[in-house]
Amino acid sequence: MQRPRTVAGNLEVLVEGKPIGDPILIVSGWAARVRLLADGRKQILGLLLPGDLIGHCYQPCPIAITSIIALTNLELCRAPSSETYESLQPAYAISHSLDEAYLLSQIMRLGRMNAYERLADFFLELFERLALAGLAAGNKIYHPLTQEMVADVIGLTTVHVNRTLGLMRRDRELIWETGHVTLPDPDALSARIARVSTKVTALRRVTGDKTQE
Amino acid sequence: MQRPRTVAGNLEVLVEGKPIGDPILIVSGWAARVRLLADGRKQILGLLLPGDLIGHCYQPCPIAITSIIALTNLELCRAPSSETYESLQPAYAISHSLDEAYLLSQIMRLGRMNAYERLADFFLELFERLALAGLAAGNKIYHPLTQEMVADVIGLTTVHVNRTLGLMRRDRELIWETGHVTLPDPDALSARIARVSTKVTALRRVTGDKTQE
DNA sequence: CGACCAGTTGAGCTTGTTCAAGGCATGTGG
DNA sequence: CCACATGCCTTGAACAAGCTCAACTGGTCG
Repeated sequence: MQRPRTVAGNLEVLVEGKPIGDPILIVSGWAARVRLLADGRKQILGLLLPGDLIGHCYQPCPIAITSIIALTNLELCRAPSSETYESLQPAYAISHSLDEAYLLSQIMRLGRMNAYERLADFFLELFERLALAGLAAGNKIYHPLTQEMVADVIGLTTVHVNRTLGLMRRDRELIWETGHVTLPDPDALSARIARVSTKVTALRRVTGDKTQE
Repeated sequence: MQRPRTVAGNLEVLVEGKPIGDPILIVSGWAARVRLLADGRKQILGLLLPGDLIGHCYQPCPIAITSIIALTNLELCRAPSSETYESLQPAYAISHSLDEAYLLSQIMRLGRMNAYERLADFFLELFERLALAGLAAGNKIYHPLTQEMVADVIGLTTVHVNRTLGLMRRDRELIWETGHVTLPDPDALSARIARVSTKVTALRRVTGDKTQE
C-alpha cells in the first residue's frame, strides 16, 4: 500500500477516452461511473464505494471506458498491479466478478422493473454492498446521494423518484432523510418486489417451451 | 483448438448458479445471456455472437453469473484456459473489455434512451459487432432475432417494438424483414439519434458546474 | 385443412415526464 | 440581525410514451 491521496468531490477521477494508469483503491468516499448523451441526458452506470477498485484491467488497456467522478471527497490509494503481486490476483478477480454482477443487476432494473421496484432493488443492493464493506449499521445507511443522483442511477426523473419515495414511506418500506436511508424490514421489502428468479423451470419459459406451465 | 460440439437452439448452454468449466468459444450461431424475474418478466442482458467467449473468468470462479441460452443451433469449441497458453491472455483481456463495454452501452440504452433511440443504437451496435466478426455484408445483416427477442433486449414490449420499427421504416432509416435488417444509411442514423458524448465540457455539467454553459 | 408462429393493428389505459411553482434549511455579505 | 442566494426536496396539472388486451393477417409445416 502506498500513501493515500485525496480528490475533492465533483472532480473527475478518470475521463472516458483518456489513458489509465495503475489500479486505484477507494479508501473512503463515493464515486460514480457516468455517461452522457449529446443532449445532456445523464446516466450513472454504477456506484463505486469504499473498498472498490477503479481502473483495474487485465492488459495494457490504456483507455478508460467510462468517466468516473467523485461524489464526495475521496481518499484514493494506488494499488499494486496484479502482475507485481501474484497473491492479489484472486482478490482482483473477485472484485471484477462483483463489478460485472452489479452491471447485470442494473440492466435488469432498468429493463424490466417499474419505479417502485427499481428503488427497492437499488437500495437492497446498496445495503448489501455497504454491509460487505463493513459500512452498514443495522437497518440504516449513510450515503451522499441526492434524489437527483438516485434518479440518474435508476433511469427516472427526480420528480418521479421523489413521488415514489413518498409511496414507499407511506408503505413503511423505506425512510428517506437527506444523507441516510432506513429500510425498516429489508427482507419483507425483498419479498414484496419481484426479484430475480434462478429457477430452471422458469428459464424454460424463455425458450418458448410452454408445456411446462 | 479442440473439435467443436453443437448445441441445439433454445437449449441452455450455461445455467445461472451452476458451475462453469473451461471457457467456450462460439464458432457459429447466436446465444443470449438471460435473466428472469419471479413473475416471468424476462430481460436479455446481452447477445453472444460468433467469435465471442462464454464463461471466461479470471479465477476459480465456479459459478455462472447468468444463464446463457442458445438462440440458434450453436457450434461451440472448448477454448484453452488462459493459464495454459499465456499468449492468449491479451486476446482474452480484449474480449473481456468488449463485453464490459457492451454492458455499459446496454445500461445507457435502457436508462436514458426512448424506443426509437434504443432500436437505432442497438442495431448500430449489432452492425459494428458483426462487422468485427467479419459477418456484415454492406448495409444488411442476417440474424435469428424475432421482434419479441429484440423487445427483451431493449426492455420494451413486442407491440411497441413493432410500432417503432414501423416508424423507422417510414423514415427510411431501417428495413425489417424476418431474418435480416437493412440500415440504408448507418451514419445518418447514428447522427440522427443522440449518442454518447465524451466531451469533457459536457461532463462538467455532471458536476453541477454551471459556469461553463 | 388446421395449427402455429411471426408480425401487425386498434383502443383504452397506466406509468412516468414535463414544466412550473413553492417550501425549508443553510450559508453569506451588508 | 436581516436580505438574499443556493441546494435539496416537494407538489400540482397537463401531457406523452409505452403497456395491455384483443383481434387479425399471412406464411409454413405437418
